[in-house]
Amino acid sequence: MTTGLRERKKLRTRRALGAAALELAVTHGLAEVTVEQIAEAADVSPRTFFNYFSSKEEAVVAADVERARDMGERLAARPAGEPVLESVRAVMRAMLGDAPRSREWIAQARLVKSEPSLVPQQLAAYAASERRLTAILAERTGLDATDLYPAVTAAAVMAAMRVATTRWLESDEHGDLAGVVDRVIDLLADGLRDAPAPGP
Amino acid sequence: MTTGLRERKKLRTRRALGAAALELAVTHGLAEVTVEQIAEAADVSPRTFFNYFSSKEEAVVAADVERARDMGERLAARPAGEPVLESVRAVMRAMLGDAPRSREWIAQARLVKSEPSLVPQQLAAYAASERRLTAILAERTGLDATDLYPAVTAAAVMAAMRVATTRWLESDEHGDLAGVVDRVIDLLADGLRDAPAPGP
DNA sequence: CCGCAAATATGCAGAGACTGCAAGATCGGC
DNA sequence: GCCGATCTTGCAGTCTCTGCATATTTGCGG
Repeated sequence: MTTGLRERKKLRTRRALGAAALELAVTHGLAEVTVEQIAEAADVSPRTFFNYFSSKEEAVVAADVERARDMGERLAARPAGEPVLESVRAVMRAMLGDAPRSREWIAQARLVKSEPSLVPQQLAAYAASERRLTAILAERTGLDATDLYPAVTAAAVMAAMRVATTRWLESDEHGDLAGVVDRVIDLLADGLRDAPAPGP
Repeated sequence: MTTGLRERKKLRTRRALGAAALELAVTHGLAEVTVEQIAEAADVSPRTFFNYFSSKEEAVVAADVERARDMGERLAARPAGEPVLESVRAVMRAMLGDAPRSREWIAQARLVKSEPSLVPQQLAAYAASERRLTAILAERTGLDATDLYPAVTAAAVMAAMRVATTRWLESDEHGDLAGVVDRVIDLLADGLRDAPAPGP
């Protein structure tokens, strides 16, 4: 089932637009970039841009949606018996290991941090990941899609990942992100039991 | 420290704009409502609208930000020794008890469900709640503001609340929301342990 | 190969969103 | 009552975003 030429071309266009939007925004600042410029950089008409994205902001965070898909596929590939939080741990470790992708991802995260108008779109992209994760967890556990367990788990996990990456960026990217991810997963697994003893 | 006339007036204007935006969007559909109409309904100039909100969408979900403040105050008022998740449980119960506010809140939630462009803004509003909650938890537990525990707890709790309300709305508002909230909190407290047995 | 039907891309026109700026109107304290 | 600070407003102008009609491309059966 090789996807037809049509679909591949569409995907390429979407990626080109997203990449162009991100790069232009990083170098010139989001406000200085117009849709026209993004379209030109991706070699399509401005009108076509809006066939793919409904705003500049959405295009800039398009890569997050792809990461969501990636994460979903990796999770689905984990052994069925593995505890959910451990699967997540393993998947995150693997994804963070992909250095080139990580670089682009960090650039985007920094941009979002400096451009408040991107925050809502970024969160919407995370929500897409969450829906995907919910579906996978429901299938994995054999629970009904309307059960609360898969939904709450997916939401909590995505929220924790978001916190991990945010904190890591805020701390000047000290230490390794994988370690932070480990710690937030531990917190979830411990049931958010009351405060650990204040540090030294 | 009675807040000055100036501040009170600003707050009234903000609320008037938010309420007008919500009501107009509910009755006519978001796309059919212009900023000019919202401004007129709130008795200010269109230009002034943009001094308060940066888009229609933001105005429509403005009430969420107020709810965030409310939730924050209620949480801060809980006894210091109470386990965090129990405080959240109690606060949610109390907030849901306020029927008139709940009505408006449900109307807004339904609108968001039917207008996808509101989702990002809604999530951003939740993020504001989350920041507030993080600060309160940090103070309560005496942990440093950069510690992961308050941030992860706040994020997980807000995510769970979001799931609870979404599911409740999707299930035709059967049963009581308070019960759903109880169940999602239980899931968090149990550390998202692997799947409960599939239902009957 | 050809030609048709569906899917995409593009151009165009227009309503509206949003912003910077400068001029008025109000508030709060002295 | 006066002054500085703050808010509101109008205006001009750019850019976003959409609907619609038209051209172009792709996938497929003949």
